[in-house]
Amino acid sequence: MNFTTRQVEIIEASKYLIGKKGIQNLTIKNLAKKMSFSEPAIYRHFKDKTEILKALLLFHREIIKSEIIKILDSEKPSLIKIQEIFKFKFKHIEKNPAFVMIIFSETSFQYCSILSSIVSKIMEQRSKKIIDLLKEGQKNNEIRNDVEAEQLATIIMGGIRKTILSWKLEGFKSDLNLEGEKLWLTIQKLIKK
Amino acid sequence: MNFTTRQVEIIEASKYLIGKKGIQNLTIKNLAKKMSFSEPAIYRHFKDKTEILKALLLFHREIIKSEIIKILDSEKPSLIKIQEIFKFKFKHIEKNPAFVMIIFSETSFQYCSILSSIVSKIMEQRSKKIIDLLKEGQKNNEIRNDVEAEQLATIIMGGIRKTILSWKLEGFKSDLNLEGEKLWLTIQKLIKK
DNA sequence: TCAAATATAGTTAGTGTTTACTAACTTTTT
DNA sequence: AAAAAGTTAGTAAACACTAACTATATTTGA
Repeated sequence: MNFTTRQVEIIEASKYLIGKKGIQNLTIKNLAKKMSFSEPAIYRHFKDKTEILKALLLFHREIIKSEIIKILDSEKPSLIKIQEIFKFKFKHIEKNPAFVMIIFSETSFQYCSILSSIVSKIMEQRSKKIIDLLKEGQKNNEIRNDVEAEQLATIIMGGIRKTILSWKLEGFKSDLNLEGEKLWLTIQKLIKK
Repeated sequence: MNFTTRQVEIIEASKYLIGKKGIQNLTIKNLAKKMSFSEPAIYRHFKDKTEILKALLLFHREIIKSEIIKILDSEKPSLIKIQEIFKFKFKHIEKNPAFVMIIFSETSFQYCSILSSIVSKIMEQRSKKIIDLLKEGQKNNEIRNDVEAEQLATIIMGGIRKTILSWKLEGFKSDLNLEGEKLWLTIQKLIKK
């Protein structure tokens, strides 16, 4: 976790490239160009490309970690702590677009921007339907209306995505449908009137 | 949206390949092998690779769409409709792992599985911290305890991710911090006692 | 102290592999 | 006869990475 100044420069350049056009924009060629030296020079500082990405992720993790520990160690109510973590996350992401690109590379299909627009359209349509449904439910007094339907939809769809992602990261081992049911029971409790 | 039988076969083979090892596993070579004919034969049925992925996405969309319309058109309370969409989504994903791979390609770093394990570890650690915080809040009677902290964490982290993703898909135009604040207000209302 | 030795950091030129895709031809179906 | 669907053989581009060389600091030893 101790990097030379040149290594840090390369990490920063990598962040820049990924932030601009996604992870597929991080090539040795582009990196060398951005650093304004030749391609083989990169290999004087990192064994291979994987090592660069690894450094980028670990470097990032340390920054976040220290910030979160600061919040956790303060003497505030839990709800306030959660709120502060919340705020920090959004601020950090806005400052470091590279991590959006890394964490959501789903829409950056290398091949073509048409594909990413298809995916984004599908998601948008699905959002709209859920929002309409929630509004309908609010009208019929089934769903609490002290919160906006848009935010509820974000929470519901986000929760679904997060559950599926965790399932994938754990190697598809757990019972996805069971996890889905547990999530639903919680969401139902939170949103119904 | 009208595909020949061979085109559908190719779409299915693509789904299989992506589902097995992620989107980077979808190469013309692998596709030809899976179809057990030569590479150029693929191009008799699709103009290029992008066209195959496009077909895959649109084909998928139609299936989902018709299922969701069926649910929406029924005469049931909104909450039940949402529940049914919920259930359908999880069932569909479990049956079609290809779409998990497409939608969450974030962890399938082509380069190395070490990287995906780093990302997944970071997420796991972050989850744990949020869960602990929520449990603490439940103990201190700040946060409602009729729901499990694990599910609340899923909803919170999912909501954050979804907000950031939408921001990305809209081209980073909206004010992310503002969206974050709106989300927080809703989450706060839902989880506090 | 200062030249020689050495380690560091850069260069040019090139390799081998993978990739999507094509030209030209053959077989099969209509 | 001709359209459709397959074949072999090959191309060009992009990619990560290397060998061999050179310039520049840094360290070392008389």
